[in-house]
Amino acid sequence: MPELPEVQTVVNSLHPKIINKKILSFDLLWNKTLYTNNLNTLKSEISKLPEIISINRHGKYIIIKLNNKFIVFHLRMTGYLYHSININAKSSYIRCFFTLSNNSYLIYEDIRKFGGFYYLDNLNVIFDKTGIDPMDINFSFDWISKNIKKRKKMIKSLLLDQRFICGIGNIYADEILWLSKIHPKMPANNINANKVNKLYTNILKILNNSIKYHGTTIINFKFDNMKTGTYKNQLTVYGRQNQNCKRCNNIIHRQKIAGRSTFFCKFCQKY
DNA sequence: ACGAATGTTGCGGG
DNA sequence: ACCCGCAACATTCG
Repeated sequence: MPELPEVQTVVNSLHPKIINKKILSFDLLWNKTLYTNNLNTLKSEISKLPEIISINRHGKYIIIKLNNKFIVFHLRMTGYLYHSININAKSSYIRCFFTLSNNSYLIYEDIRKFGGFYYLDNLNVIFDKTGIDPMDINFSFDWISKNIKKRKKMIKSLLLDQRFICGIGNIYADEILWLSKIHPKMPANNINANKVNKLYTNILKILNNSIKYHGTTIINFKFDNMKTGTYKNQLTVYGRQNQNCKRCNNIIHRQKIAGRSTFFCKFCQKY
């Protein structure tokens, strides 16, 4: 579910609500939600009432900076991070929550329990396992052009590889490849300069456009107070198997590629 | 009714 | 380097 546009949407919605707030306490309801094994440290440091200095995103990671620590959330498939002035007792999937100044809460829900957060001194472990973020100033046609040549794997798999570019997931990979007219199984180093240029442009175009629509909600993605993203209505290939290609009218195929459901047009996305 | 599939990541094995 | 299958877990789909 949450890929770069969805994570950016969550960050944008949280920023005005939690910035400069102090954390008063922390409650952990599902143990594995704390990825780092340092609950005691976290509890004792939070007793000193740290302030939330900033909230940002890197790839699909939400980075909340405290005075001298970082809380780094990853929503995985079904994570839902939001701010509220009360805890709804009917919410069955709350995995942890931070009580903030003003008696409000930063709440983390997660149906499938895959998501969670790291409590860190620095961001090394995060940056070690992520490549460049598409919104980074250094992400350019030159960067992708230079680096894509070194990679032989199929482009779909490369786009999903967070150590290469971070933030793209299964939905946007398919959307980007369709718009760029690139076959998902095309070896990355076989893509010609013209197509690489399209790929570069379309990564930014699609991700930025989706952010404008607050991301894609197919089933679970939510932000703020139960709000959903509406980019689903803009999807051109993802989920459209057996329907007509919006460009050439041929049938959209669905096939498992790189271990993931992949949607593409065999006619206008050629090898 | 029950196995398969779901938008993520990390690991182990070939 | 690359590819695959599986695991983490809950719910829905066919």
